[in-house]
Amino acid sequence: MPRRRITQTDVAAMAGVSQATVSFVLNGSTPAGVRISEETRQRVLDAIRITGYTANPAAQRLAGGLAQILGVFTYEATFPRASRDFYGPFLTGIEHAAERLGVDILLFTSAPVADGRRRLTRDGWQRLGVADGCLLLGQHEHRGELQHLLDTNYPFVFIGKRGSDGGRLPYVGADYVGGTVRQIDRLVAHGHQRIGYVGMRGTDQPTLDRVEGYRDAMKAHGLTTRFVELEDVAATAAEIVDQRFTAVVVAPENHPEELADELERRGRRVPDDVSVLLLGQPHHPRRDGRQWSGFSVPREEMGARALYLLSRLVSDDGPRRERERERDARRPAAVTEAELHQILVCPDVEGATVAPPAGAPPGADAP
Amino acid sequence: MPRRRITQTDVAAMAGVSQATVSFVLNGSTPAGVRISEETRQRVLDAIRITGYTANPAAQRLAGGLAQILGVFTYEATFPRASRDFYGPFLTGIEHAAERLGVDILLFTSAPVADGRRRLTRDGWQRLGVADGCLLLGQHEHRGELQHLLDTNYPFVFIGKRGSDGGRLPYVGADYVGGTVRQIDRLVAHGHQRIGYVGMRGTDQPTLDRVEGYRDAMKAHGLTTRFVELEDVAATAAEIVDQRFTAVVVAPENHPEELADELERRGRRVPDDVSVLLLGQPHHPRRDGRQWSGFSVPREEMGARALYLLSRLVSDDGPRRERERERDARRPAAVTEAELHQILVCPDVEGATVAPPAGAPPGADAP
DNA sequence: AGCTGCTAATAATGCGCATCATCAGATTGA
DNA sequence: TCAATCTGATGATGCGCATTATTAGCAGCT
Repeated sequence: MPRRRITQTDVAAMAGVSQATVSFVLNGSTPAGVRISEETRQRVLDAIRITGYTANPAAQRLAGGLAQILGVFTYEATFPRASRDFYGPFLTGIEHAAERLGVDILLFTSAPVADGRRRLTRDGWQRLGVADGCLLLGQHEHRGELQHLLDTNYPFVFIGKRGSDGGRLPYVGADYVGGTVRQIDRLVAHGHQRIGYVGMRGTDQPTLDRVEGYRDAMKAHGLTTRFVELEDVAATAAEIVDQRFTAVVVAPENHPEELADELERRGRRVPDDVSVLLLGQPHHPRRDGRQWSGFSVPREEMGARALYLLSRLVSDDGPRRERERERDARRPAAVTEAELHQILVCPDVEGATVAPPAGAPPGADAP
Repeated sequence: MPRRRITQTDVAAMAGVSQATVSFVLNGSTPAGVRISEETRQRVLDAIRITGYTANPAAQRLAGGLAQILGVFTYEATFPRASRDFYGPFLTGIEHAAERLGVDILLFTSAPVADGRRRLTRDGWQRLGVADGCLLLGQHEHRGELQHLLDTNYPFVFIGKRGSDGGRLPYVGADYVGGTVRQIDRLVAHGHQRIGYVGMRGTDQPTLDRVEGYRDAMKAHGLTTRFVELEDVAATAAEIVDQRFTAVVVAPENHPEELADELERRGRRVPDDVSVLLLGQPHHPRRDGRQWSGFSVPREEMGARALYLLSRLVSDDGPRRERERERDARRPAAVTEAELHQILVCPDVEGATVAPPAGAPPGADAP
């Protein structure tokens, strides 16, 4: 039959001390000036060993304030059925950080995904409260919901840059601008002049940043920006040929593999005739195993950094700090502005899809 | 500024009722003969809506209620860094089920993965208590830990068949035996006689079940069982050629792709000269895109079914039911034995790696 | 003896919630 | 008219723990 759990009180009884003493021994630190003699300490530890006592986490949390649980809210299904999982690398990083922090991760799956996106409905958002704080992943966030989070001072961190709200939203993002700039630099160093940008217009942050990087870099090199924005991959390939581009930078969602196929079909080989640089992670690995040149997004690190940041925000807002602050109002905020908005470098990927333009002087090969 | 959590007491104050009343309204059922008028009920619900109240799961658990949180414990890292994610499909199914049940999923990431496997240490296993129940994934479970779970009557469900404990462990598994038998049947129907089994010996359940299926099916057809168990893929291929097998069944962890390569190198083509059937999910997609013949493991469904089962166990074992049972000892267990051990069918995959044996009469092609 | 200072421990409190025992008031029955 | 019943709600309690406030005991000093 269900054995009753061993509690601190049981341990205390066996050791001939009070429950409080057991708690002190277990926590080591004694906030007030409480002291425990080495002898008593050993008696308690022995009793713990004999009884096999283990703390009840629910009670610990109730008493302590923090649950040691951090939430993860994804605006789309976390584990999508069809496509390659987008969240996977982030979660890997998050899991790793969670281990190090000793916290558990709560996935908010109770809010249903409707229409491909998960809404932070009243019920859904209320459940956020079960975690000490929350990570937010995905593009399709909802303004009103965010406002609510800000208003209630609920600790959260976005994964992915959020430029829209005047710096009020904490995030850990990737440097798409810088990454894109470096790709252009690379091409120019190889001797390329006619460099096109292939990608659909969009208002999402990565797209805006890629375009910004492209514009800035081209301008800095005194080159003309040329955008190719076509629904059809075949048409895009045709346009590239028509415009006699020697290189293009492509957003990963623009089917680079198919694009390369179409180019080959038109007698242009990659990278011999046209260099193709990918501005971010490819959605699928290449058929022939050779990698795309371009830059990669440090998704695992983003996940980990975001969780660390969240953890800091939480403990700053936590009950202990709360009390400390009441006593000493001058205490500065522990989390600095710089920490609140982190942009991580996107490392270059050497890859196999970049080469000097056809007919370039041999010297241009070695930048 | 300080964001104190909204509690039932706050809600009660706003609605002009007692905390107990709020609790009753929230829980719907009223264990004792307590009644709440519709009007009061609405006032409370309004106050909840306005304040955005959320129950504190720790307190709920401590007080003996349900937190609507189900845990997922994986014996290996949930999101592995390098290899293809093994847990992915399971989690997809789990997430889907969680949505339908309206529960959140707690990943027990606080227990660190040491040596490739996560231990349900003293501390770790404590933390299970936050969730109402828990799903267990992975091969490397630890006996003592499981015993502890059983002793304390904590609700849990294994994903993957567990034959070892005399039917005391609830699980949702896959029918490797039946799947393997059907593969042999398939081959025999095609006219194959010399059918080898390629795979390393092991004590894990899938391996035991594959071997059992192979043995039973070969025996039923009056054929001789032949095992190939070699570390080296090349040696395995050589053995297959030597033994003049016309077909082999292979466990997915035995590098079937490399095996096929080695066979080709020795002048045996798949499937023209040797049919190869895979006993489970391939670890990697095939290079040429054509699928392995064999059977697949319904991992998503396993995840979903396991979560549903766990949900049932939880509500059966919940504090409410507990008390009901005390009053009426004759009440039958709500979860039947059959539900406790579910074996799901592994659907055949047609694939492109099976054919009649070379030199077989044409009629044998159409079973 | 009276006081201070120090060590070692305990009693008491509250975290937020579910639940049991109880109670006030309204309605009914005889 | 007064007890019996029913309705609608409240107060009190405890879950197991962390933490604060308090006490008991004792040595050293004046």
